[in-house]
Amino acid sequence: MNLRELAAHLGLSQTTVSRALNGYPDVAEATRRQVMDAARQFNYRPNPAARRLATGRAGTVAILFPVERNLLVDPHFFELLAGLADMIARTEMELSLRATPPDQELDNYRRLVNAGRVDGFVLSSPTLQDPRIPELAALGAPFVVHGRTEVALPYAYLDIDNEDAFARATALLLDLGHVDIALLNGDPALGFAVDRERGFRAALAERGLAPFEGRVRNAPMTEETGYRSARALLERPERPTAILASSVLLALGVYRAARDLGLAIGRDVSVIAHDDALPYLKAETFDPPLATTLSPIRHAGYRLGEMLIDRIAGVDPQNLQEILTCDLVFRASVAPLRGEDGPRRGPTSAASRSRTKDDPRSSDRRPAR
Amino acid sequence: MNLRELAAHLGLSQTTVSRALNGYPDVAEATRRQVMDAARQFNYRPNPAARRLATGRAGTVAILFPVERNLLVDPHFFELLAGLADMIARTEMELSLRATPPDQELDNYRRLVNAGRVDGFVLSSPTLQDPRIPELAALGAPFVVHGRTEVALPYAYLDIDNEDAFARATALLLDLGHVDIALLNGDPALGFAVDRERGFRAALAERGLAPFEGRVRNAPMTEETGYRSARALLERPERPTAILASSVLLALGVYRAARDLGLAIGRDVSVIAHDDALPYLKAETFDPPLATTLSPIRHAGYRLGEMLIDRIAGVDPQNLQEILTCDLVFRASVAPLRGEDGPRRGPTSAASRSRTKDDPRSSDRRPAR
DNA sequence: TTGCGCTTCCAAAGCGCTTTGGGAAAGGCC
DNA sequence: GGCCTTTCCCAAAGCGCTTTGGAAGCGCAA
Repeated sequence: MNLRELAAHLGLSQTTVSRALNGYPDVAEATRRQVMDAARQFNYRPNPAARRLATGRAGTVAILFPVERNLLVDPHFFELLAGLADMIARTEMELSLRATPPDQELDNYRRLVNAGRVDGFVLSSPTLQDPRIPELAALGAPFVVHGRTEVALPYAYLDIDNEDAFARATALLLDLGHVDIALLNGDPALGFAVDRERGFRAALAERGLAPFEGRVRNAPMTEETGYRSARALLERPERPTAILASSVLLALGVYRAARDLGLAIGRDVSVIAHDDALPYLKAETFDPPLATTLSPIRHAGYRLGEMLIDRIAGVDPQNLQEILTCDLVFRASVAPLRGEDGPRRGPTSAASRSRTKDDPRSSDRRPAR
Repeated sequence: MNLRELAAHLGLSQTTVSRALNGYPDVAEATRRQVMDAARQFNYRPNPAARRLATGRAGTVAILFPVERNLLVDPHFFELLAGLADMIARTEMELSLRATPPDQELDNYRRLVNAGRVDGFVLSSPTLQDPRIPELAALGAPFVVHGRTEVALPYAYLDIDNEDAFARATALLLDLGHVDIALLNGDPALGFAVDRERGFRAALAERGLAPFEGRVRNAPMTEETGYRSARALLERPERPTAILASSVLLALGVYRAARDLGLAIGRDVSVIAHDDALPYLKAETFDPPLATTLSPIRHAGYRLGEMLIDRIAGVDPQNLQEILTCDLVFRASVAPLRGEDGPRRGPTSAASRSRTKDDPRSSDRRPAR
């Protein structure tokens, strides 16, 4: 069933049917209802190719990613994509996934925009001075960024409050008596790492403290680097008593290092990690359960989709800037600093651990400030 | 620059230019060359929407995935996608990523085909009696399957030789003196798990052996289940001396369990895992390095893209059925069964470990049969 | 010379939609 | 009643491509 047939069946012109369907004003309400009903009845769906050709709009949003292996070290990307795809599927739009050789990335953006093949983009993993932002802004193409940068242009973004999350996590550890806290962070070229370190330092500074020597480490966020960094930190006698990790995968490495060294997570070293809620690596199933700053990345993908649709519809980027607050989920990987008089369990760990099983997000939250 | 302008510039009709560009026969070679040159010079690219409208072909291949969280437990999916996107990007086609509510999955396939919005599909994670296969076959839509099923229809697929890989891995362990070998496998509703178990049992049977009681375990392939299964197996005195794991993530759990129990991987328990070459979880960086049956899943995605393009072009599905052989990469997580006379390192482990760092794929391969 | 078959090209008709530029009918105002 | 809006609808012109159905030109055989 196409528009012509539908119009013929209704005894109306294609124009009127088209306008009725697309919400134009100059159609009588009664007519519009008729048209809508008929469209539903015949399960009419406008041919997207025809629509594209006629409107010049592509009906497509795209996400480009470099084929280079290194940049795909990120298991978070797919979760973001899943949320985005979920949202886009609820619209008439399509989500196009495009691989690009890294050296042709900007070219590809340009080409896609100029050829009118894509209406908008999601930019993920932006660097602090991400060249894609000025490029797309100059092209006049709508886009939304997952994360913030230092680019001085108005652009739409969705980010989590990394600084606040890590400040709160740090403050919690300080409240529990920890002083020597380490930070295992990601590549500082990516904005979130900078923000997290800032939050970490700020919380320390608020109590007149600063990180001890060598306590801030930057590296790719893999299990392996988590292990190595933690091992390097923990095997010396003047070891930190708490570790903040930028990802659950890093924390996995920390757990392994601690076990190797005969240290008990919680009792001997407290750990808090940032949790993007990857479905195949759950902090609550760690042993002991891992305390986290939580912000499901899938939800971010979904929200980015909504924002991009708005952006394409013409909403000012200034009005499309959101910062999500992370939950701080307390679990047994965190305990008060042990006194000198021997092992002593933190008062909260046992209770929180059992509660965690049921609903980590509601019952286990605990404001740290 | 569009076709009309290009034709005008050349002093030819649109028809001729179009035919020249699309390789139709009734164009003089000299003319064709002229057209090609001009097209290159002006960087002419046909408008995909117009082409779609005119031809009825969508110029799009799609991959649908259920939004349900459970089915995205699979970090392999994105790697597959990356390879697929890489291949598709080299064509004029697009890759459309579509989320679908699980209960509307078949409907969505039907709708996309009938509306002519998609030219072909990649089916990933098929079940043994996957209903998508008869559905798409009935619709006459081209598709390729990642993996094999028990569906009795001719369809295009790419699979790895799971049975052979696990048979060879098992045989290697047997050659090294192991007898009590455990298999940590995935959900048996997915075909690869069945094949792997078959290979495992076949290799044992070849020596007149069978798995010991409780040695075959099926569960989702996460670190956590790897840990639990391994722990359950290893903490009893009559423990297996070797473990085959269906994924590197499972093996990570096995390593953790072994450490917890004071067992040394390699010396006390040998481990071989199947490795899909996820870039953020490298078997060669395990400690000790993890022996694997290797088959990069990204490459599978790439190849599936090529096959799908062929399938769309009309190649018979019977001629598009491929089974990739896995490499068996020997590393220090495997050692000969220790005799009763105390600890003794396997003769090969130290050497292979250092070699592994350089080129695990070439120098470390070792036929097991 | 005529007719036939090839090769090479072209005019024009869509593909299914949106959008421009009216136009007829109805209603409001003097 | 005449005129001007407003409301509601429509015919037709594209959007940029492919494809159908010739047609022109040429060589060659009859």
